[in-house]
Amino acid sequence: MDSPPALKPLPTRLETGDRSRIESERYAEWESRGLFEPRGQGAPFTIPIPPPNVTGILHMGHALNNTLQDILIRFHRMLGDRTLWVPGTDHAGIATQHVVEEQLAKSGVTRKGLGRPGFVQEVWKWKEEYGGRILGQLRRLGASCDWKHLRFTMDEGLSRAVREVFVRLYEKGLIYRGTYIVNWCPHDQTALSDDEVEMEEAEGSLWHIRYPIVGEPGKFVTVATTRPETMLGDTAVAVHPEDERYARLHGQKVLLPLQRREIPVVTDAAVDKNFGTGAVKVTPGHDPADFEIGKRHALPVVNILTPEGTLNENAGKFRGLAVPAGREAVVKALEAEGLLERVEALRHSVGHCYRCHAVIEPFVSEQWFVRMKPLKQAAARATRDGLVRFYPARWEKVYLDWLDTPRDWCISRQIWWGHRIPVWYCRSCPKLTVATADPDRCAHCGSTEIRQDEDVLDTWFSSALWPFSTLGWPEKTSDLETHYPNSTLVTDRGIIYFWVARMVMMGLEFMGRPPFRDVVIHGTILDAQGRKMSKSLGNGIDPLDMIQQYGADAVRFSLADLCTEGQDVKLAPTRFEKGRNFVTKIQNGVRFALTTLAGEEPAAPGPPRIEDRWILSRCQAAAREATAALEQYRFSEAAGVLWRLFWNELCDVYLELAKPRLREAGPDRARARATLADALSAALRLLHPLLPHMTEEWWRHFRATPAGARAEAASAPDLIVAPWPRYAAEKTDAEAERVMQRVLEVVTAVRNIRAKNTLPPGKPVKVVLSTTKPEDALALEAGREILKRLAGASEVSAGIRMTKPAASATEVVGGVQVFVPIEGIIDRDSEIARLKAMLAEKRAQELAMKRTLENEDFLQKAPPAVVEQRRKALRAIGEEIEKIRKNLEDLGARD
RNA sequence: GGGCGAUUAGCUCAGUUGGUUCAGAGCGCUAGCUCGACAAGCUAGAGGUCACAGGUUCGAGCCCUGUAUCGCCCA
Repeated sequence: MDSPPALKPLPTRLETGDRSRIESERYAEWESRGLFEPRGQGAPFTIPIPPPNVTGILHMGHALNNTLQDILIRFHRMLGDRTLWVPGTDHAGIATQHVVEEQLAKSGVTRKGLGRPGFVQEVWKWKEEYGGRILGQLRRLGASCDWKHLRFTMDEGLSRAVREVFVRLYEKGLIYRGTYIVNWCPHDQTALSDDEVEMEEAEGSLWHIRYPIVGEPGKFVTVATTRPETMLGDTAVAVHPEDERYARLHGQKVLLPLQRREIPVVTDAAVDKNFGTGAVKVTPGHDPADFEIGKRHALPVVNILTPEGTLNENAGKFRGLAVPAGREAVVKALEAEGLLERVEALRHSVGHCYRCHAVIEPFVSEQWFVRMKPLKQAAARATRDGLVRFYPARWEKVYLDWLDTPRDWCISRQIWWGHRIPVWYCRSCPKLTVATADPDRCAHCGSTEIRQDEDVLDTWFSSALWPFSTLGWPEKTSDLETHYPNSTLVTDRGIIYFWVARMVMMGLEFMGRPPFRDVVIHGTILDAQGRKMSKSLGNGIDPLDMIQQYGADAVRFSLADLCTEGQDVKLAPTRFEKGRNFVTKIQNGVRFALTTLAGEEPAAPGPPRIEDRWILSRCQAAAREATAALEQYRFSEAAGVLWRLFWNELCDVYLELAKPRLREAGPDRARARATLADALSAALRLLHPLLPHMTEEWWRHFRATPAGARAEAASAPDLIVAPWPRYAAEKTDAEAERVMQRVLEVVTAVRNIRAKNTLPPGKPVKVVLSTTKPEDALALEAGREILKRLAGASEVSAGIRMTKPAASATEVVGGVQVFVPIEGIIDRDSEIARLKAMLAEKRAQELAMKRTLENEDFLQKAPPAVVEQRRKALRAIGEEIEKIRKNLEDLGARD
């Protein structure tokens, strides 16, 4: 026996202490014994973790995301696949820089005061000290990542991959530098990509401003704007070329108020005649649409903002004001000059930084871009060809819509923490040196007077390479050989553009194949009211608190159970009770089973009873259904299947039936023990991906018993790598299932009679079962002991057309009459009421069926099988009605 | 403005190819259970014209059209 000598006894309830001890012991042992590492020669199954920010702490979104990944990994590990779950963290440029700056600020140190090398060193120090927190938290969840493969986006290897990709894309002409209008975050003082701007509706105003027409004193053209301060940078007024109202203005000039600058009136088809007055101010320096108009008309670009978001020298007397103050001052000044025509309220979208939530200012600057069109096209093609599949499929459209937009990707960030752009400028010649290794001289003129670009790359640039950079690319490693393409990506719908699409583009470009086959999109965790969880709302639920309170396995089970296909998950702490209750239930079921499996069994097993055949057949069905559910990423369904197997079938029925059989040694007890052991073996293995810690613990106790050790698969010392129960069609027992179903229906009927007539559960009753169908009679005969046990019957007689005992409570179940003689205590009135209600219901059903069967169209057009089925059903219900009616009569009532 | 999703029991949600063996689960509720695994439990039960209006069909919770309400994404 290779189990540890002293297994601690399993308590009734799992208190916090028991749970955390078991969880940490089991996890530590798996990890120390290398069981998370890829093993065997099976088909590779690989998951790239969505790398959490290195500054991150585990939130509910992570808990859900990683629970699902771990379920898949454990499932495939048990299937015998060569599984690899690559863990890691993301350097999260802007976010991390912030965190460290704030930290330094506490001791009065500033980023600029430290200087770039000093600051970057501080960030590394911070990362080494605190950057692993979330990894420890993933362990508490039970995540079975291969920690030997732990990666960080700024690791040497991954940084090499970033440079390699940059250089190759540059050489291919897919990366370029240019002066364009970009999204500028004045708080973070960096450019952002379009995707990093969150548009939010806000109540604003539409200011109507009069621009005097040059040479026509007293005449104006009125423009409307939501951002009046930008007028300081206007270089034209534009009207639609076919807008008759302004035809006479073509070629004219207007005087820009406050700035006293003459600017032309241009015509451009991009102008919306219906917006505002139909004439618009053109600010190429601070509006993306105006920037395009400006290019078409060769208009000058006037920048009126500093990188900090205050008005600069081009704003004249408004210089030094922040945008909101500048706006106020400009409006006041216009009003003073009588040039503010009117102000109307307007609801409009305002862009905010997705990191710091500051209002984004469009800003012209020199930035690096990725030319997206060819990359996007390739990604879209691969997806349309079915090489990348979304679960649920509807997310594919969302993703393709993004791939079908041609916008380029601004990848340069004006921060210090990140992969520095591998471009060097030369003081002696205008050419650029773009290289994977730091050069010491210009590649073109040989000058040593070169300096590297100051900017770093967008963090998502390195994340896009994650599925292959983590496997060693650009080296040709065996990891890469085996595990690329990855199998499945599991992520939230929120980062389909940021991350999923970009990984596909980069994977295709550099590996020639998409980075993964399946993309599983799960919902977002919301609070009980359906709002996103956020720090500012304070409505977050801390997964670590929940793990502490309910246990990691309970949290995992509950999350999986709530995770229905792609729907968002409304979460309250009480939702974890379901998982906790389930774990407790299993704990107690296992505890009971263990007492019965202990001790040597002298006898050889006798023949299986119907319930033995039944429970093993149910295990087969559960294996089939759970496997199918997990293969199709239907986590909630898998959780439901296993819940029903363990709770409703194994505990409620099988264990109850096994109790009396287990009391006395002999062949029947041996059979019950063997069956229980096999069923438990299957159930524990099926449950392992959902409840890894506890099932592993139970498994140890289980296989330490003599009967457990003889069970299927019990030779596997570690459940984590035990074989997954495979569905075998020949092991299903349709007859046992049919018989048991009928018997259990009768059980419920008898219990119902008990409840309705307030018969105490301990009081034995006689049960007479009468049927017209021989197969039912046989089934009920076979189920006699079951009825005794589960319905508390002292005596069961079953047969064809049995005589009804006097003063019986009655039930009709399918074709079976259930009689429970309860002379003297029968509650006649309630019996009559119950039967009448049932009769009414059955008659309504009968009527509906009759109508259907009288319908000529139905008879002609419905498939014959359906017609026949309906006829049989009608006959059956007619018989039931007749029986109920008779029973009513026997009670002296008329219907 | 465009797209997607949701609307089923008091609450949170399932319902895969349209057929009275699907109208279901958990929680909550009602009644009864301290029968040696389990009160975080056991047994039984009540509770829903499947948002609304049309349509297709022999037949619609499921398919089509429209409406309403809510949510998300994009512009």
